Amino acid sequence: MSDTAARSALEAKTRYDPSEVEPRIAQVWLQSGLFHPEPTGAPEENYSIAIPLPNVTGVLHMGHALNNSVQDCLIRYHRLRGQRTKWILGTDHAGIGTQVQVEKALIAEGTSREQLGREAFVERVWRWREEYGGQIIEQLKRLGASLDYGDERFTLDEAYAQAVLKVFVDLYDKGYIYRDRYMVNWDPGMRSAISDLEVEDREVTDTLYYIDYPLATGSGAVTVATVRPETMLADVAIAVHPDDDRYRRLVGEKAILPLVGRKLRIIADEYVKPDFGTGALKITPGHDPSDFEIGRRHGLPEISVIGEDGRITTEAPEPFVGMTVEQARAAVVAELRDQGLIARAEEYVHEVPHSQRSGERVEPLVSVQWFMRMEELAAPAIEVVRSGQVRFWPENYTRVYLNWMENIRPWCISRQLWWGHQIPVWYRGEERYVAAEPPEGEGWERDPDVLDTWFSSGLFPFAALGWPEDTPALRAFYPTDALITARDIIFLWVARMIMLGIEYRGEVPFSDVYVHSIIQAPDGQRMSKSLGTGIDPLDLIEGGPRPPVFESGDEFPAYGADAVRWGLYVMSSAQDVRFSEERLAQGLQLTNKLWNASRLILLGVDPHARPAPSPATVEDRWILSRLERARIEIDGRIERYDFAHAALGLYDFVYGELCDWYLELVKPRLRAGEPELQATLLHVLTRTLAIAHPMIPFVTEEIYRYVPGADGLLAGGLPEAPAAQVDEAAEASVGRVIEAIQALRGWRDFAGVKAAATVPARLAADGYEETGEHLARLARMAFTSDGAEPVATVPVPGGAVEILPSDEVDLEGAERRLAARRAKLEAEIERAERKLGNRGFVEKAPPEVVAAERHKLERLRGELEAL
RNA sequence: GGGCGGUUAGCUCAGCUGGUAGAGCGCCUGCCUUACAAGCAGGAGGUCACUGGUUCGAGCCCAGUACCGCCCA
Repeated sequence: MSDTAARSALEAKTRYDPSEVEPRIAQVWLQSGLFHPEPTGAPEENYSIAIPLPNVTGVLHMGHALNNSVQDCLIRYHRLRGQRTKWILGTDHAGIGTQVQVEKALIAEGTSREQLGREAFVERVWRWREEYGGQIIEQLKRLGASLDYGDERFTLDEAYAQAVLKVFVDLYDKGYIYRDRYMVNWDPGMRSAISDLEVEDREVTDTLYYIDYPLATGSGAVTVATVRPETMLADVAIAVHPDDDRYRRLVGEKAILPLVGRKLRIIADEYVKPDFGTGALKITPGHDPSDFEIGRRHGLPEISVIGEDGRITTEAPEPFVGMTVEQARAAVVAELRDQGLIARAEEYVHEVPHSQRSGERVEPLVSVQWFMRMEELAAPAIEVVRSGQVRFWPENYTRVYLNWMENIRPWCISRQLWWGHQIPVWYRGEERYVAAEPPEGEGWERDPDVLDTWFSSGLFPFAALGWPEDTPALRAFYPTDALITARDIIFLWVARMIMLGIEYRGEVPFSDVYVHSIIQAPDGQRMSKSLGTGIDPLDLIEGGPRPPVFESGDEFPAYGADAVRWGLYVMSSAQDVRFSEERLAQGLQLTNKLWNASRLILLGVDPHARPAPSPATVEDRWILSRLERARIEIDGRIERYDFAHAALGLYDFVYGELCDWYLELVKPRLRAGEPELQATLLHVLTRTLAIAHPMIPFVTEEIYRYVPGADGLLAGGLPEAPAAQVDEAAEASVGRVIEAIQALRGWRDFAGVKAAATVPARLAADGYEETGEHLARLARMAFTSDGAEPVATVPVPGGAVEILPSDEVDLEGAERRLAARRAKLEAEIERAERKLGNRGFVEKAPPEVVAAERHKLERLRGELEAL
């Protein structure tokens, strides 16, 4: 843009407005091609991340916002350093979630999945995906996420599907995948099996019934306790603890199952807890996971009286057949009551497994499913973490991962859904055919089930790059560098990617796993849409309704993506953290501050000036030194996945060094038009922008447009600059004057000096040769060598400032301050003296510490003296 | 039952290998000082959950207690 246009734009905007800037900058980035790297170079020199696949039907929530802000920070950080970066984009078909949404829509239309039939239904879901599948990706663009949008995968794409089927067939051939009749978590709402990881326990109040089972001998009864009396219809045994004296004589006897009449063996098993209920446990291998295990140990039959439709099967006595579980429970209890077999009933609160998907109570059922044996795949995946080839950040997740992997169990991979990768197995009578392509010949029926979604997403880091083809992208970007996630999918996804990556690529899919915080609602609970405590990140970025969990106001202001990102980084320090709107406000203030500091600089320099470090004064050397320290600090934080401190470090530098001090120190020189200063200022500005850019990309990119001579985009990196170095002498000198200014300002306040007034004073301190003018100007002191008697003395590093008589000073107020200061000094001196008088301290503490203490004591005494 | 994390200012959170406690917001005082009033300057405010221990010295290390949260079985 032209110089004059730039000037007037800068002059006009005294307030940074993200909603005007961000969409415009986003467009510029997307059109630049910067996010779409050529697939060349080696993975070691390139930097890549595979996005945790968002669900195709999903919309952005706070977890996504943090997760993707972190990834974008890393990607931009490495891109700015000149690395070829690829952030691999994909969406997940999300079997259950998507199917549920479409089914809901169908029901609203008065039809259903069943009425449509499988083929039409699947077609319908594809149409749904066309319509809504891109929403989350558009939101990611708004967040500034620099994903490779030109190369997007969908886990049901033809090529991807081929990779999935290939892996299935291969694992089947290796004997890892098998079909078995086994107990699974049945979700009656979805009418599908779900994996252990999709089950969550919820507290439920049930009734614990004590039921008498008469002994076969005809005399006496065994009383069992159960919260699920309806499952007694499938009882096959009674178990007691082998050491339980109350029942020892009964082991081997038989009892009669009421309502059914079946004879039940009384067996002994260590699993039984003697102190729960009556110590006698009814065994129902068909409907309880523990009983299932016990049943297999003792070779008991597995009777199923509850079907996959949640109704009582014909295995049960006639009167109950066809009832729902609830009906059957009532009927069984009523019947037992009639027969006088309910000994008692009591309220019982316990944890019951529920489906995370449908929210319904999980029905443990024995059914035929596909399973995957995990031990062989887990072994190398454990080894790579033990050896440090894959590192978890923070590292305590290493133990969580290892503990789960070492106790890994078979994975139920089949789902009774229509939306997903249909299992590539065909049946004809007793024959079975397993291959990626259908068999020749007549009469084959394909297995109707689909694969668990995580089976396909587990391949993402390499399947997304074109595997099983040997593509350039695969050669350039696999393995990826880091995987960013919250802890809830370490098992579901991270572990499986590691296992499958090793199995199919012979290499770990990433070397670092960063596990970030979970952002909670302001009330400390998990954010929940249904409770109205969920926050839509877009409402924060662009302004929108403020949920009721916030006590004040009904609308969020438009914080902008930068502020949201910065706030989220700061919030991400602990493993769980409450959402804090104040941090977003702080982020917005930071962007505004940076904008205005830039205005000061950009409007103050000549259009022909160019960035270059050319320090002419001690404060120039100071800011270059502080800038270098900030760079080292912030870069290091990002590389150690410590985004909270990277963000705070940036804030501290911008406020505490650049704006509060450096810009104030150089303002007179800026007005004087000094060329070295202009070059240095532009240098400091552009380097600050580069340091900040990975965290707050929009405002930094926007400001960069106004930098004289700036070419291209900041997101693409800056030209090389001369090596910077830390300057201890300059830091000491400017540090001194800062301390002195603060001391004088504090004194002024107590002495009631008007803010605008200049106070006559004498500088009686060493070390201000280069900074005396700054001290005078910023503390509003007029230094003279006048011999008048001072009315007050303000200690500063290296001596004191003696305040000379004037009308500005309220001596009483000043004296109060002096007294307070004296008291404090005396207390501190006493403390230091006590410490140094302690033999133990002097003898045992490290000499530096003792010396420092002596030094301090001297300084304090000197200061007291000065007063 | 096993494991992990937390308890620091009114609120939300920092505090590196032990050396006299910090930020943002809120509060008080003063300033529209030609970058920024979404700003600037100054200030008040803390038995660091509790008990005991180690140490010259503990917010930090050790043991235990209480409460809160999460994960696994």
